[in-house]
Amino acid sequence: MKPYNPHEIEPRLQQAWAEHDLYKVDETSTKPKKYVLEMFPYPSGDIHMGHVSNYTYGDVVARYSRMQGFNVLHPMGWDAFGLPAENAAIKHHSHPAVWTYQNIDTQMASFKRMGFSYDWDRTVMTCNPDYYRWGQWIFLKMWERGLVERRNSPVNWCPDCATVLANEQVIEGRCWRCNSEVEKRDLTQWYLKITDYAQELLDDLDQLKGWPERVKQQQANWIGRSEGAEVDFELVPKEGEAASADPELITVFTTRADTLFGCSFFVLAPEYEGLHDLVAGTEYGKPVMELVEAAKKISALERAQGDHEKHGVFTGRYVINPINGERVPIWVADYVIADYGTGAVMAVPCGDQRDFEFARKYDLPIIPIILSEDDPLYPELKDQEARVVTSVDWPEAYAAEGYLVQSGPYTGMLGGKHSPGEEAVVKTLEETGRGRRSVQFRLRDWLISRQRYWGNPIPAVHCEHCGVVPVPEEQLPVMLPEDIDLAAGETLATHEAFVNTTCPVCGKPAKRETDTMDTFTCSSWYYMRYTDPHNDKLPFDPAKANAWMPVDQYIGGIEHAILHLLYSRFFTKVLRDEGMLDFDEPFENLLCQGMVLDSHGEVMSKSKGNVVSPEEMIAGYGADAVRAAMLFMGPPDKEKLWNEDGLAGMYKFLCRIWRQVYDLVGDAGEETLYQEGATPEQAQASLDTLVRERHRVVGKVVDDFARNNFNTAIAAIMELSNAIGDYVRRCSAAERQASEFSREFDIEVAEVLVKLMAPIAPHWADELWQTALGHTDSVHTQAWPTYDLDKAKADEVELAVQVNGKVKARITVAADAQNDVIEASAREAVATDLDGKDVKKVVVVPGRLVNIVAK
RNA sequence: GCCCGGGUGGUGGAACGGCAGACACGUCGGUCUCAAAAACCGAUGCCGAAAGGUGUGCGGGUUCAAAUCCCGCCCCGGGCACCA
Repeated sequence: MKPYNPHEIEPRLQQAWAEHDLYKVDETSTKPKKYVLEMFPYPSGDIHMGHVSNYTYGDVVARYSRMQGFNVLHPMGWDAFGLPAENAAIKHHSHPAVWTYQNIDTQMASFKRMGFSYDWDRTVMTCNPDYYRWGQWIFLKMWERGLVERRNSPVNWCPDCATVLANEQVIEGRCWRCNSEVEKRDLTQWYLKITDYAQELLDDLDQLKGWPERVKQQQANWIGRSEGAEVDFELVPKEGEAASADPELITVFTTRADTLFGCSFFVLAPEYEGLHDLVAGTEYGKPVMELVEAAKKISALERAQGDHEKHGVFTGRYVINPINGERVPIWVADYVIADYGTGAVMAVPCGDQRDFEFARKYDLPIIPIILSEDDPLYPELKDQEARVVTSVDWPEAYAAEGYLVQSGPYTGMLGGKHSPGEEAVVKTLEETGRGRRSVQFRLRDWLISRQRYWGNPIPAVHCEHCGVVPVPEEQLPVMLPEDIDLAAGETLATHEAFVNTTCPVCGKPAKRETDTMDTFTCSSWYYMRYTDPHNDKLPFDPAKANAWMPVDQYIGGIEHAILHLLYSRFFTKVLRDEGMLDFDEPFENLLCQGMVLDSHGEVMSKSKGNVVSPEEMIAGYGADAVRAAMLFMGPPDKEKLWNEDGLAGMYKFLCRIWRQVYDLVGDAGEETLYQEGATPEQAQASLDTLVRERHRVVGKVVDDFARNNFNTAIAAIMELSNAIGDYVRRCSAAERQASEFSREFDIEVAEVLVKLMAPIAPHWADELWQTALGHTDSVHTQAWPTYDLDKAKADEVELAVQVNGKVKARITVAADAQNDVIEASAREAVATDLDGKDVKKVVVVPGRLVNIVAK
């Protein structure tokens, strides 16, 4: 027997696999396709345990799929643009590319050392001009389609990263990358109109049967669809000004048009456009503008922390409530968000907690117009159409469904979101032309411009005469200049050779756009590039993308539940509308792996000094043990607490089954596990068990792999190993080769064991396949073992016998015994427990138990 | 506040409504050894000497039978959040 030495076999086999192009995609294959993909890494340094777990899951799926007869695409690449590279360049007075490519080399070596089965000929690095030119190309297509916009608005600015951020990149008022507090700034920026796809992005979540519910829920939350109505309020002219024939309107969005009778004031956001004109020249101008200034100072962080006091001032102006003609005062308050709905709200303090709090603070009337039946006011107001109670003093607003009162013709109707009352009011508004159905989304357009160097340049030119114009397709890529000294404070904007160009429309001197695109644009389509990575005419050949896509199994971290996964869905839909793709969704099945934490459940970080190094683990036990230990730790979507004891245990298991394989093939030499002393009956029983386990376990592993339950698959293989252990211990080699204990069977079991382990411990398995089992090819090109569940069945089964639900005895019966036979046997077994009792009912569950109900 | 997950031995975790704790780690005992390690065997939810009792966050319910289904709570994790 050759001893198990991972440090010798792993590098040797990795080299052999590479030499034989074992994992290279065969484009001519007629096998069904399977696209297995893990989210590509950011080259931030060497790999960490999170990478090990993520890419191990993917590798198991890929290897298993190959053995199952699929033509597997399993590529790897790097999301290589981004700020950390720039920071490193500044620190080391070098270029971001140097740091990036060094890290890519390191990570690639680690991935190879883990034995991951990638087709390395398809590697994509997003900072390579061959790749990013197509990102620019897609941007131009979006521009043509009207999905690119430049506009001025308040944006999130990270002072430390010195760039703007997308909404999705602000976590509780802080930068997703550096955790700095985000500021609001008014800037002109580039946007992708993802909101054009809001409805489809929401609707198509239903198609994603293979996605975790929580991810779909998070996306639905983020998109935030809300159904309601727009209502037009007429602006009352300033005091002393004449009424116009065509009065100005201020429109609000509301989901509760049914509460219009309870509107006792009206609120504008401090950033409301036209606010200045409303108060200009009046005594209210000064306090209003003071509030506007104060509101600017409230940081996003403070807003995110919730529970702030509301501030507001009266504008001196009024609007007319379109449902009852009442004059309503207009206030400005910092609790109204400028960029949701219309930036104006009708305030109904009796039904909305925010309006309620504001009304209390500023002593505005709280008109009861919707009540629950058990409200003490209800009997009095039940039939009141006209207003008899002008204000109430409740402890809180009544936001639930209830009955409308003091609401003119709607009195008595049921009110609430999507209620008959709401529908009736909206119908009236529509008929009178004062309102209409409307849907609002929480989702904002995607701000993609970044004021950074290490990213994909936005292909646009600013011309004095022609305005902002796209760079023509044939001039792509707009290359990032390589001669830049970031440490000396140079930026794209100061790089004259880059900035100065000519206008592609009029040919006169013009300036290049100097912002780059958010790195998330690069990662929004890389999975399509893998299907055709060397194409120099298009981002990808639609035929190839349509053949490979959608990704059958996508694997990555939950932190991308919104960001990357939402953006990728958006890009896919745009490219479909562009005619390049014939599917709606890029990722058929999604596995979100849980974080790998230290043994105390803490996040691993350099500052805590608790980082576990994959390299050290491999150096200690080999890549196969690391892979298997990670898989065995628990379900992939749960958090994993890494502990080295589990790794040591897995190494022992690999050693044990290594010996078992040699024992089964009869080449164990002195190291045979046989122990004398078993009776012929025991030997026979262990053989019978092994025959059944061989089939049962293969079936179980197939089921478990189908559900990504790698931990229970390994547990099942351990059970097979336990059965092998009993067998080789009790039956001597001579016995096993005698007629009934056939050598063929021993070899079959050994081969089954090796194949089951092949996706999990690929080096271990391939070495045994070739050395112990004497094959000349690789186990990774073999077919997955077959199984027959009929052969997994025992002749006899043990059943539990319960009396009134409690186990009192056990009986052994023939597997195919009839229920009456089982019942008789069961009654006999618990005769003493039934003594003096009346049997009311007997439930026989074949193969499991018998429950006798007796009194 | 709203929306998702999740609470099972000392630990990681298993359980189509059908014997709770598979499979491991750990611990204890044994074999081997001068000894130790390794390897192998056995025990191991809790209480109890045993018989037996008890047990899946808490309280109810449905069922012959509930970790699993239903109702009401508690706790932990995540997402959204002044979104009208």
